[in-house]
Amino acid sequence: MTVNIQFPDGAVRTYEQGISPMAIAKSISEGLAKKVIASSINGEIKDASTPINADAALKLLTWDDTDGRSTFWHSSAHLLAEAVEATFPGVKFWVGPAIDKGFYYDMDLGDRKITEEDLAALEKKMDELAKKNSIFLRKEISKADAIAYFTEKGDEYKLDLLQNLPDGEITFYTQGDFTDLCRGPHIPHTGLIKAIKLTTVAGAYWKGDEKNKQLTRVYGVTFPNQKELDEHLQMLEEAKKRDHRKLGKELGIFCFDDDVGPGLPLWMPNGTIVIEELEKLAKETEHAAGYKRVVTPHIAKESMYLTSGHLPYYQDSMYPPMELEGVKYYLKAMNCPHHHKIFSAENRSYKELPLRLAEYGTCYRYEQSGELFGLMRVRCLHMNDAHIYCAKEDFAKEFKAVNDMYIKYFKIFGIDKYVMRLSLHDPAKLGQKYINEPELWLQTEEMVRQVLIESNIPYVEVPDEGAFYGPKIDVQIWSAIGREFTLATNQVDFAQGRRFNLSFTNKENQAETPLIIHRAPLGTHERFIGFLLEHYAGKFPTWLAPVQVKLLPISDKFNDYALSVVQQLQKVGVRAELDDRSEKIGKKIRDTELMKVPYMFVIGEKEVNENKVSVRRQGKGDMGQFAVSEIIATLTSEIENRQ
RNA sequence: GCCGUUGUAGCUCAGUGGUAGAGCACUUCCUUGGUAAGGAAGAGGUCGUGAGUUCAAUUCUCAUCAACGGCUCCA
Repeated sequence: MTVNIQFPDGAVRTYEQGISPMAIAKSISEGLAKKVIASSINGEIKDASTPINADAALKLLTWDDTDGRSTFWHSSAHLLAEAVEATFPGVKFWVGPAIDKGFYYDMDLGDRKITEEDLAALEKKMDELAKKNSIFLRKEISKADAIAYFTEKGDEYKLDLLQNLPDGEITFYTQGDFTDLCRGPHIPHTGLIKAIKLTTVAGAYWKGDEKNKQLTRVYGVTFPNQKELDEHLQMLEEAKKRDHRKLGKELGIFCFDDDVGPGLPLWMPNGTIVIEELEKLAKETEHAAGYKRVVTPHIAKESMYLTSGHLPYYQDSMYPPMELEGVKYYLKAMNCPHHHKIFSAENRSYKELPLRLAEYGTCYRYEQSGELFGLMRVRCLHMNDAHIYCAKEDFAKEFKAVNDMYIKYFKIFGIDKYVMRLSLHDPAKLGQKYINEPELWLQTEEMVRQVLIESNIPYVEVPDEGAFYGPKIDVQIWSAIGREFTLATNQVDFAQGRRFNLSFTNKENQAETPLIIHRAPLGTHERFIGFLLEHYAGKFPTWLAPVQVKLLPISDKFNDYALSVVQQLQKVGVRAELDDRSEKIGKKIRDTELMKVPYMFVIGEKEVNENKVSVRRQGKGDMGQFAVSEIIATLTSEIENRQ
């Protein structure tokens, strides 16, 4: 009996029935066989030793395939578990999956702790075990036998896993002295794991529920050779250099102070310039799109948040109330209720709609202490907020216009690595996490989906991520160190209009409740600037740069001329500064380069005599001499075009 | 909030049971130099905070605050 095997390039070859992908690899070349980690058989990832009994499409997976890597890392997690069990007998294991970059294993060590020193010892042990070239042995086992095995071992976590597995589909994998409940697949043998780094030890709640016991999680990453590990570590170092917390300090953008409080950033002069440029952009854009600006107080009475329905959902993340004369006031954690009150302050006609109220609103959210993260997660935030009140028939158009605004902004900033996430409700949580309006949920979710499809925007749908008042589109981005954040959000709200008794008079002279769109394309200043710092690696484009031009006289003799150029620049609104220190030009250039100032004008005798400046661009070097009027024209046009 | 790690000058970091150092930054002086670090001198810290052990604590112990790595949560 033979089987026909089709390869990814379309070629078909015939083999003996029962042949394994590894044997096929060997038939092609020994070199290939050495690199094979696993296989994809008809799209399913399987061990390279899996016998193939029928015609199939086969892909041999190596380190270069994403699936190959995750198999490699999953096997590495087993190797880690083997080392841990050898070091800490009696340890119980939960799960050990591959992740984006590496793997982890969750375990219960009882009263023992794993320290940083232990990690080094475990690395060594793993290395030792890997060198034994232990085969990953797959074994099908009955549920009863599996339960018996882990009952004897006393591992209640694996027994918990077993509960939900159907009999007949249960497999064990054994390498060396370690056996684990696992569906696989795995790499052929441990010897492929040549470079090991255990990165960190952390706590993680069992099943991700904070009410459960906290297990010990060890993170690690492995590679088929030392060189790739070194490169990986190098890359992590590079990522740290563009961490917005580091850049923010170096460039004088923001700081924190213990007396002010955690999560309460102080914006320094350079950061404030970036804030003001962003606000200018937002105001221009929103004005052109028919938005009206409003200003609202930072606090409000408890009654408003009861009306809005925020309090029961949100209380934990609001600062506790201030009580005066028997009335409780809360710092606002969102701007919507205030804006709704502006809507309802006057009788509204359909002729006024859509009404778009915009504000860079200051909000306070009492985020849990462990969640604070530089500018990305703070307790005082400035939101590029607006609420659009519209009739149902205008909704799609308005929602699309908002989306288009997002795209326009992202183009200005050159943001292209993001994912649009359509966040939906979970029917099981209606009435708890979500307003109990099943019909409206489905309707509005479909409207939003249609907008995305019609705009041809790639997106992913995620259930159970919606706001309590409606579905939303979140723009997801990743920080330099790989953490995921929502940069911007565009939300539908079919609940608050009714709660606030908002209404407008429609064409039929009847009161109608508007739909509300909550949108924040530039998110918050905090997160957006945190993101931009990393996105640009601190090298802001000229229009955003806190200092746009630095004048660098070669000697004190030219300070007067340089100052006159500074004044000319300032006159046309260019942010220019003079470096009049008695330092050599090399030193001045170095310092200015490090501050990532986009333009440097070097001024010496030649320039003074000819009314010129020598232009140097940050990171690019000397651009030659330009007449002052000429370079000013170039600069102002660049700034005007937000380049 | 939970688990773990860390906390010494503005920044980056050494160091010690007998009250502290380096480099950069800062101030002054010398230098006036053409595209990524010129030289010298000076100033700057109750070693995160509070308690305990000790003849003596920055160092050991405990508590607390903050930051960092995760978990949970979220714009």
